[in-house]
Amino acid sequence: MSLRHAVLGLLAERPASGYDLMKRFESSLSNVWPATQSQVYGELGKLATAGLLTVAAEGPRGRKEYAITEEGRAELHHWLIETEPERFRRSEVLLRVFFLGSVSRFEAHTYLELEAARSDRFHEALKDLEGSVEWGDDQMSVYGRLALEYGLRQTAMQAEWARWAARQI
Amino acid sequence: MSLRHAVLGLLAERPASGYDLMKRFESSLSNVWPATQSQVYGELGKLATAGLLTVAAEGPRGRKEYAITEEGRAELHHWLIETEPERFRRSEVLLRVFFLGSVSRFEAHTYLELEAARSDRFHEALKDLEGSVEWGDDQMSVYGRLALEYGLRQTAMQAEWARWAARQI
DNA sequence: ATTCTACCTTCCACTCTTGACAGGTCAATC
DNA sequence: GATTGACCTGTCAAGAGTGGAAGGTAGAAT
Repeated sequence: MSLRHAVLGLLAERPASGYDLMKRFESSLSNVWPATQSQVYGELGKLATAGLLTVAAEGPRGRKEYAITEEGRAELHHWLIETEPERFRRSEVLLRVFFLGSVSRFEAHTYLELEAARSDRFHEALKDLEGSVEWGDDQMSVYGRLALEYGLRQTAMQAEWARWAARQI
Repeated sequence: MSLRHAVLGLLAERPASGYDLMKRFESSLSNVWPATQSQVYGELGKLATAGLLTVAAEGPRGRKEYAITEEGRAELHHWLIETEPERFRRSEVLLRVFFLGSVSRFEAHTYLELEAARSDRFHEALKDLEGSVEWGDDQMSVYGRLALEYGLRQTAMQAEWARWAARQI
């Protein structure tokens, strides 16, 4: 249900075509809410039909620029403020932990150490990202930075936990 | 693709019926990999057809007790040791952060404080769970505890982050 | 003897997600 | 003038997950 709101949220900043949105999904949102082309275009159609978006302009190459409507803004605001986010859901990493009893202790230990190393790598990748992005004063910069900090803390926590867990076995 | 392995993992410990599995999905796995009845029964059928499970016994009320086969164990081991877990999943909480720029600063601040409170509540709920479970020496106890500790660290981190983020605005 | 509760499976209709295929056009470069 | 590459939209099949309805049986309690 959240792809709908992701699209609304991106269009709330400024109008864009499906193609533009895809690029933003691939860059800033890829780690938070990935989406494919077919999903984005499909959702744009549905949202336009529902009146939460309109085709503001048509450009070359059949480009359709979508803009959010007042109704769309109201829906976005409602979702953001008046509904509770789904708490944390599926985690393949944790699922595996539950079944570590079905392999040898050595293998379990190795798995957790590997997991720690993977978390470290991801942590470094995020740090690199932080260094490479041009942070401005726009909406995406300010709040994107908060999200990035979350990622940094998350990966650090994961690495620590995995090392701790490996020691427990 | 992981529901398949969740079912295999549970059956690796001991044979069970679909009904039994559902209870274990509802209790221990609910926070890590939720599944509905229709999914579980469907997957059992597919896995049996594929030869990774067999119907070990039939009981009263049409009960079918499934047991994992050697082939199933091999697949579970392969998944656990030789494949990489999906790293980052979707996070509705973070998605919202990206769009906090479309509401007032006050609302954004309130949202983050609320998020901190929600994380605290979840943290406490996990602590209660930890206190109420009878921890034994079995597979699920040992490794379930590792997963629980992850949850505790995760919720603590979330609360800290949300308070920090609220201060940034 | 009846009723209740827990046990147990199957099916269906829907949405969300993935991955690919298919096509067309503008603008600049060689 | 031809090629290339970025731009741009659309559709389809299949899998994964959600939610609920439907239906039947064994055993325990009243």
